Amino acid sequence: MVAQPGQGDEGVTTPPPGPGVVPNQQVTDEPAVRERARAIPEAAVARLAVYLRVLSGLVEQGVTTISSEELSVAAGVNSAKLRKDLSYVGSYGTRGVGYDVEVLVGHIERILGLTRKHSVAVVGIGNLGHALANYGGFPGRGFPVAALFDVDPDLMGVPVGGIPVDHIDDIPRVCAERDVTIGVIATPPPAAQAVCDRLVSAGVQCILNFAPVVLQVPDNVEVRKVDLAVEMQILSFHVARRADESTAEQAAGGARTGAGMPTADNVDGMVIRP
Amino acid sequence: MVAQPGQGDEGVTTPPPGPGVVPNQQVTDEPAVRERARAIPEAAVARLAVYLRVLSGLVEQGVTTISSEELSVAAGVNSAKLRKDLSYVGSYGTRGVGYDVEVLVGHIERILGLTRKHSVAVVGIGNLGHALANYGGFPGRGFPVAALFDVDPDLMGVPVGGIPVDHIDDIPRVCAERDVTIGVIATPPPAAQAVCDRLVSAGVQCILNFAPVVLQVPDNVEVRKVDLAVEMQILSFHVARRADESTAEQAAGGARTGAGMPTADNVDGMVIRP
DNA sequence: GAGTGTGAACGTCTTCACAGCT
DNA sequence: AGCTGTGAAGACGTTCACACTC
Repeated sequence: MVAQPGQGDEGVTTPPPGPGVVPNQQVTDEPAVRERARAIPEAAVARLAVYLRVLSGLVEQGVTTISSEELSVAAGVNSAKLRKDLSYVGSYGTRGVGYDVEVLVGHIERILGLTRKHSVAVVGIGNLGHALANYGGFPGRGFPVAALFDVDPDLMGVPVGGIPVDHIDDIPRVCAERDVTIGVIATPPPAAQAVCDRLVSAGVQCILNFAPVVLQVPDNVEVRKVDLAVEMQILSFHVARRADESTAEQAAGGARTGAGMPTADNVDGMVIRP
Repeated sequence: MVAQPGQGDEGVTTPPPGPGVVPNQQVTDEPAVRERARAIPEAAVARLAVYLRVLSGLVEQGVTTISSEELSVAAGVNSAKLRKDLSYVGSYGTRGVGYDVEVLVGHIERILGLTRKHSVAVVGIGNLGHALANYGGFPGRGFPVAALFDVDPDLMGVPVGGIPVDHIDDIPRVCAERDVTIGVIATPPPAAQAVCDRLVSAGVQCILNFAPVVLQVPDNVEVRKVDLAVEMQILSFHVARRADESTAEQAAGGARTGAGMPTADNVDGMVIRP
């Protein structure tokens, strides 16, 4: 079990649907779309981003139309889920035909808020910070790295990926100047909360946290975390579970090795079952 | 809304519980623990890893006992969820008192399969690969980086973080020799699937994928993905949604600014609400 | 005929609330 | 008196299956 299909969720930070809600920001028009956005399940949002990537690839290949079945395979989900996800963004398919790739790209981008540019600030220019700074405007368009911060005096002013590093104390000023909307924390764990506090006080409302720390933030700030150790441990859990199952299987006399149940063999040879 | 509490899910790869899935299962020696592992929700596993990190910190601080309430705050979840999660690993608390920190650490480690050592191979020694290789045996103990691979001739044999880089073609041999159980893909997107195939044919059953590509793998391989662009886009979505809600709020006459709701101020000043 | 869009069934995860142990 | 462990209720997300459109 376990595999390629369900691309799955993603590290959320689902806040208790409780009271505290959004403040400021200005006018917009276009109600319909807006109402809709509220209702999209977090899990679906993560998948929409994946669909968008796949669709962008298709555009480059010159594909103009695609069915839910085809797209779902390319995105690693099942077609019912894909259609439901797309229905959250609106009904832009043509029955009997499929979806117009470019139109769909446009609508998903709008829903994901990619029509606006989101400047990113990376804090902590160590190995990971370097990697992030050099990621080149960030893959899926629209996320230019606009500021870098660290505490190391030797790094001040040094350009990394074209952007000079500033001191952490300048976070409020620089972030305001460059209109940073997303902060990425790639510092050592002990520094993470303090850095987070500064980003928040600079008005940054979205934070991507690579430090293995549970950040405390006000209700109006969205945090997502990426924790390598946690990912590893989840994989470890599956190794263990799988091992258990196969020993259980052996103990049970190896009965019923139904569809796709690997056994000890795949440890020392080609794993078949393509 | 959105905030510090719910530590949230994590990028799963939940396979459709559908048909093509596990059959067998049956007797085992050590039944209790084994049966139990099967039943733990994926989301709970991700949180257990977080609890473990927090608990490890407590051990170092010399804390010996902790209540569900305290631990839940430190882990950023609510206490009911924490207790339910811990109940999946077994009942090791003392009513009226709390949990013995060290005992709990031991049980969670066992459930997560951390009693076994998991050698990691990193493929793709670019910026990110370097960062991963230097991560130092990986944070939460037990995940030594044992092999590095790339295609760049200039990198062959060069040690990164103490491990010499090997050629991708040697993946099967080297992984077998060093008993690699987890493969990390940090290559450019076009190379990811080919690398994945080699890892799989080398017997690696767990893959952590940083390439923005949907990997095709056999049923017996577990894939987790970390996609920066997707994370960014999810944050972008929330920025957009938040903006919409606030405009909606204004349109509605700014009524009902319920409990703890900051307003326009936080764009140009300190955000309070600690 | 082909394929979307969706209500309704189903399953999973979360939250509640309290019984039961120390 | 305090806090865990858990059944039962509820929210959420996924899958099914089919009416409807092109």
